[in-house]
Amino acid sequence: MSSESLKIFAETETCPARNVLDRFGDKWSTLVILVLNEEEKLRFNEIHKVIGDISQKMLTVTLRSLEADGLVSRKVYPEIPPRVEYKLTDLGKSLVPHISSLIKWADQNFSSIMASRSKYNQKAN
Amino acid sequence: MSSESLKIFAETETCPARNVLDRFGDKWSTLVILVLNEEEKLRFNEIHKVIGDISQKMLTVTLRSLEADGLVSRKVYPEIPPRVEYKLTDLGKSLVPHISSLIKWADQNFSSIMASRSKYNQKAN
DNA sequence: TTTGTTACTTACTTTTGGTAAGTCAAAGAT
DNA sequence: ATCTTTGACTTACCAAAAGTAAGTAACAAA
Repeated sequence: MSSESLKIFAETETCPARNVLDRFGDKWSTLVILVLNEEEKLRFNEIHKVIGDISQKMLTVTLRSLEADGLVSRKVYPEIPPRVEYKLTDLGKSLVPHISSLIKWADQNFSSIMASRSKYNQKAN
Repeated sequence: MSSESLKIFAETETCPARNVLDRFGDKWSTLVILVLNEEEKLRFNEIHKVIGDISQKMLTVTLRSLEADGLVSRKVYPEIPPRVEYKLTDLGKSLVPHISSLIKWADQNFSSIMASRSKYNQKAN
């Protein structure tokens, strides 16, 4: 095994790949980015409605971590009831094409994956 | 809000995007695919060594779900001690470029993200 | 007879995510 | 004057996913 190219994956903190895949490796970040990409800006409850099955709690922590990484910006209007608008930053927008290409692959290969999945599950029973 | 384009994200089972993102949304699948892509075939313990911080348990469940989806093939040699070889299928290989483009983005924007992240954490204290 | 080998399981703990209720402050309804 | 509504969250509690460490199988070598 030629280990030179492989060992780079071993250390999480210093490895950009591991770092970004860890963000993808949470349940909601990529989806929130895609949703934000559909509109110029969206309010908290609008995102919540679109995704449907995300909890308020997870939507807040996801938006917060995306904000921390500089992918999403958050603008609070000091009104009552409160109004908060979220939008992708330029950095966030620059990520979108890469996620989209993934989605495109998913669309193209969805039936193939599903077929394989149900075949595999049959064998298990 | 123009909801036509947005509502597609709402249903997990029928939405290819949701389906593939859910697979990405586990902690290890993408990383295992990248590792397998570096070599023609790899044995269980070889993958385990390369990734380093994955548990045996999670490596088995990750490989099983990738196998179920038809992204990875598993070949068992009936020997003792056992030998099992894993490799990407054609479908698995076809996914690699899309993950790679993500990794490339991560490499290019890593410092920017890290800077934003530490800035954000400072404000919190 | 004990040890080593490889690819796993299993039981148990910790972390992550989900659920439902509560908070805040003011405007509008009763 | 009190009661309800509104939007963006928190908080307390519960469930699911992932991590840890030990065990298993089957045989060959020491």
